[in-house]
Amino acid sequence: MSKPLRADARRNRERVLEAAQDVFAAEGVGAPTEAVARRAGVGIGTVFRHFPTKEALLEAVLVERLRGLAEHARAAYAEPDAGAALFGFLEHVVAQSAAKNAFADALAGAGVDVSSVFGEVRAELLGAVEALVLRARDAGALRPDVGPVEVVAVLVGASHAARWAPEAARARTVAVVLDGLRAKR
Amino acid sequence: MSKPLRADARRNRERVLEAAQDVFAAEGVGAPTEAVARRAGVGIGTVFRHFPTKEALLEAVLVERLRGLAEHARAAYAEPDAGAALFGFLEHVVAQSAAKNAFADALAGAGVDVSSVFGEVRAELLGAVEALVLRARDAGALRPDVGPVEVVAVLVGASHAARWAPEAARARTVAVVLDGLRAKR
Amino acid sequence: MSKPLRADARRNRERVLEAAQDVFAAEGVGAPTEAVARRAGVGIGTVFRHFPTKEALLEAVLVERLRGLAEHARAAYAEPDAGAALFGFLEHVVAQSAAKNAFADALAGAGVDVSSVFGEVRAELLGAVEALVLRARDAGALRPDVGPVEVVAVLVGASHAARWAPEAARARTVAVVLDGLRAKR
Amino acid sequence: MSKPLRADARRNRERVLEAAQDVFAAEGVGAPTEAVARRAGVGIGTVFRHFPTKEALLEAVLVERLRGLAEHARAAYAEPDAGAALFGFLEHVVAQSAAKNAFADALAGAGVDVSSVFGEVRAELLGAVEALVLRARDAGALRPDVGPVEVVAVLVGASHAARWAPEAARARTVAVVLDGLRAKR
DNA sequence: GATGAATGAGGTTTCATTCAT
DNA sequence: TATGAATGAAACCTCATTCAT
Repeated sequence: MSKPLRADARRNRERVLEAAQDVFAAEGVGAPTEAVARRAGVGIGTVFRHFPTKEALLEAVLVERLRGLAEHARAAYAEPDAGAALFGFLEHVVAQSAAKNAFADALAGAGVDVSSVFGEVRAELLGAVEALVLRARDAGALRPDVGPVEVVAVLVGASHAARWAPEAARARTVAVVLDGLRAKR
Repeated sequence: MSKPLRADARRNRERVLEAAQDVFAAEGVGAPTEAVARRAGVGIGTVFRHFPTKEALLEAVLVERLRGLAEHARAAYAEPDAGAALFGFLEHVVAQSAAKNAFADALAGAGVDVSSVFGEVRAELLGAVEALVLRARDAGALRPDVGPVEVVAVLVGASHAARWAPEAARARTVAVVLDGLRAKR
Repeated sequence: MSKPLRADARRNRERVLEAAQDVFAAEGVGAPTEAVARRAGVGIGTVFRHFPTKEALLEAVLVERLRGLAEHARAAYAEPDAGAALFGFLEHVVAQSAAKNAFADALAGAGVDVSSVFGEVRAELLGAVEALVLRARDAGALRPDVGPVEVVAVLVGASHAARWAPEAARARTVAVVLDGLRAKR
Repeated sequence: MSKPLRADARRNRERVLEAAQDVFAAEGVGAPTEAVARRAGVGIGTVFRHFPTKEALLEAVLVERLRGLAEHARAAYAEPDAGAALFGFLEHVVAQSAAKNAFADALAGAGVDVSSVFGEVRAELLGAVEALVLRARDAGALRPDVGPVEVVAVLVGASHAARWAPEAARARTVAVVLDGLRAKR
């Protein structure tokens, strides 16, 4: 669509996005945009050139994160065991989310209209998860009455549960939540 | 601790708290304190007289909510069926949270140090939940390896999952998450 | 309409308005709002409490100025000689405008939608000028084909002409412009 | 003075100047320089290559406009009727100014030091107007006590008066102002 | 010469908090 | 005690200007 960015511009855009990820993860979405600029090593004007409002930046971070999830899901498909593929993917994402503290925050952050962001990435993510879901369902490793939408929602719930649980109870808590997805033996 | 407030002062405190609940739920924790004052029908000075900082107000909202949860849990104990008591409590809370859009938001709101808030109410909430948990476990309605801490964490996760899921998938999503808590077969 | 301001608030509002008049006159409408605050001896927040945007402040200055004109016009009516009343008023205003350098600037300042500002004051000003106009017309001192609207427009033109003319030619220039209003002998 | 520009550079300079005229007329002198570049269809760097500061660009626009006036005045000299030549010129300029909304704005724009701009063009404009003035004075069509300086100042005033007057009163208002220049019968 | 990305000072505006009324 | 006006730090955002491509 938009003409391809100049090489340096593209590099900066990525640096800003990465910095935003880190900063918002560490300090919450209320962190000043200037902190993002500082961490990216660019002037504040550069941030606003690439993302014309703070909300746009927040959305971009979220989109990036969802894109990453989709990629992960696609990669997980390589695992031959259908159940392991799906649940391995879910566990990995939850672990990473809890560690980086960002996914949950960004999603729940006030003001970001999640559904509007979804536009393009939604299809990509759900598609990738669906592949895992269908195979796992066929293999009898997944409750037959849930589809990709429910799986992603449960994933979100698991991430939040992990963040809330004290360290000692975290692993068991996540296991419990994800267990709900498994087919009754 | 603090000297008993005059009757009108106590009433104001409650009105402010209620207004804060509504406003932060509807507009996110970034909403200006003055919006809370307006909704409570008091001057902004009154808000700050009762809650010396915005963070204190946020904490009070959270505490209030947790206290409400604890009360709910205690009330649920009246239900004779142990399983129904626990799961009825959980479902009710999730439904209410999703509807009021508040619990999840307040918890995830950036900057509120959840653990510090817990001080007093933590014991109260966990105690009330524990009563439900022990009985349900004895009755074979709950996985034997989870305690009140995990149950509350799963509750948080379920609330978030419900908020994230599209309307049509919400009920099933919640059922799935809570299902993880039930004893196998 | 709006409840009467507290005494101190009213005093501040006036100080801000006065300061804005001075600052914009001296440095142009592009002067920073903070300069207005400084000159008024108040915090910048106070300026924005009274005038929620810079444009609102600009409009208020203009309204104030027009109100001043109207008052002047009413005062001029006391002069018994009908012609002297009208032309004395016009000359006085032009002289003052050129000196304070503000009227012309404020009017021509980009972005201020003059017509929208007029709302209330327009009637007040035109009414006051009309009184002078009618009497002067009856006395044969004014062209019979012009009304208050034309007179005010000519007044604006004369102010600008005065600002543009070099010092030496100023008086004659103004005389020429206002002469256009006199009845042909 | 400056070495002759390459053909394409000269063309760019002209396009920028024209664009600046339009943009500043339409959006006021506060319009961003980038808007000028966009309208001219060149990069912003090109604008700054030709006009090292925004103020220089503003001045160039003004000079261009004054040069246009001078040219107009010279062309008007062709008209044999001395009075018609002068007043036709003045009326035409006012009409054009009001229509393009630009002359008045550019002149009144804050920050432009009008006198400094005048340097070269001043003589050119006054010279051209003087020719019209002298002939008109000799022909008894112009007040004998005004020279080119006053005439130009009145022209400025008439333009502003026209801009201020409501549509219906515009023609009469301009007539009134310019009438002041005519010799008393 | 032309381009447009980068810069960062500075402008407008918001909002938590204080304090005179 | 309650009020809401005042405060000013800090947030978001713009834009004149520079400079690598």
